[in-house]
Amino acid sequence: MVKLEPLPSSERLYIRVARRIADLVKSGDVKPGDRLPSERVLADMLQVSRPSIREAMIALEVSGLIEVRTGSGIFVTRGGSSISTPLVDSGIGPFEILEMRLVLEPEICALAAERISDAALERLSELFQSMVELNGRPEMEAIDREFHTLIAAEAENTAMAQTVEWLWRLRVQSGFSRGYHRLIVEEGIFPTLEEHKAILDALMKRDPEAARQAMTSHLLAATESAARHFESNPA
Amino acid sequence: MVKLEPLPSSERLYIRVARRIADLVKSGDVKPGDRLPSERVLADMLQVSRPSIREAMIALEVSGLIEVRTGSGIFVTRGGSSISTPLVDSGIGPFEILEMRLVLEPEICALAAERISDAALERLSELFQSMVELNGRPEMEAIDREFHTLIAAEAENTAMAQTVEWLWRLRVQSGFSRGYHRLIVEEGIFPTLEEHKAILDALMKRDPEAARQAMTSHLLAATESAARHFESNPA
DNA sequence: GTTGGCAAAGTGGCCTGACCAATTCTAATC
DNA sequence: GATTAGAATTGGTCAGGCCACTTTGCCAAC
Repeated sequence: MVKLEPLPSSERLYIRVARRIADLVKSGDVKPGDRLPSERVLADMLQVSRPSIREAMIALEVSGLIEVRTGSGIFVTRGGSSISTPLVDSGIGPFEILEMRLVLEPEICALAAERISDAALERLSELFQSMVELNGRPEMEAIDREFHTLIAAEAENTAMAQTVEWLWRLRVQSGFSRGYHRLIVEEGIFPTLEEHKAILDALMKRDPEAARQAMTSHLLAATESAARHFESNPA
Repeated sequence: MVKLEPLPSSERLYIRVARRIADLVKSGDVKPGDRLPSERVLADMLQVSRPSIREAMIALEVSGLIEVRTGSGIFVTRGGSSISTPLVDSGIGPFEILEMRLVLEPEICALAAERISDAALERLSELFQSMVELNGRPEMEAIDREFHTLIAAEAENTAMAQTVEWLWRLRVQSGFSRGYHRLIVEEGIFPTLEEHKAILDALMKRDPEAARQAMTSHLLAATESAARHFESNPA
């Protein structure tokens, strides 16, 4: 029994189209933020029908590579493809996310301490300042997110960076965010600020061990805080 | 600046359809392996056109929730939705994958040591036996994969389990696998076997510390081995 | 000249209806 | 009962059309 592979020829059309478009992006012919030709033009160029183009675009959209703006056009996402934003509920809860972050982020932080750029350190300082000024208002979560994802990016490991971003998307989706602001109010802003300050300091000193330690403390505190929160606010 | 949210004005139709279908699966009305109604029937039921159904199906397919078989029907994937298989090349390389695994899997293994079921231990033993018998043939990579993903599943953290599966998909996709068999031949099968045996033993003793240690050793060895490989076979 | 509004052009969103190709089912045939 | 040829079903793709939203640019009013 020989088991031949089925000729690489025709995969489904939308996949071939999607790959062609993805290649355009990867090769740099179109850059993040650019607008792609209209669906009608693409259909004409690739000699396929518009529905096929649309299907390919939806596949790329779900993959996070492009963004479709009604009436305006199709644009290449800034930040490139990542782990796809869940179209369906992942069923992953806040504590699973925290447990995983507790494993991953301290190491990421340690790596980042060795690899981080001066520009990134600058940006982290700005973010920290914003945290101080916002002092617990809802916008703080976005700042928090950028703080952590930036550190992940500076670890110079794409797999890790994408995973951290994925975890934040899951968090937003999992309804954890709904209680975030309230949590901050209940617990007070200062512990959180101090924890972030410790992380920032360790990174500035480019001290991996201290960075790992600071991140661990931060996430442990977050876990405890979340535990208290969910105790008194059962989902 | 008040920042009003855009009115829950209807999302794009294919997304609403996809969500409805996804709910069917999540609620258990249709189970993994089941066939969905045909596109024409779905269109009729949901009162939308067939193209819209198709777009939704493509979104769900990319998300890994369903599988489309031409001429046969649309089936719910076994194993539920996971991090989707990248339609576009992620650009994540073998060493990034290994670096991340080195962070993640030892902890997963330690958690698994405390949480693993007897059935899973049984299965791991079988897998190890298969490894011994296959003795370096190409099929071994699939066994290796199941070995690691099963352990991840037993850590009882969905986020971690999905990430480990994602990393394996990336590995296959990144062309690392192409050199795998050759690597085994070059390095010999025995080191790999011994490493897996150590992991298995630690899990059976339900000893978290030993499990962590064994997994770390295994992945360090894999990293070194890969380094030698890529040295002599520049990509 | 600047500003304001309005219309036309361009774009994606969605639909109808049709034909093709692969698969599966059915029933006639041996 | 097993085989097989044809019919029915299913996804794959196309063509063309209409609608709603955005953008653009012209033109009038200031």
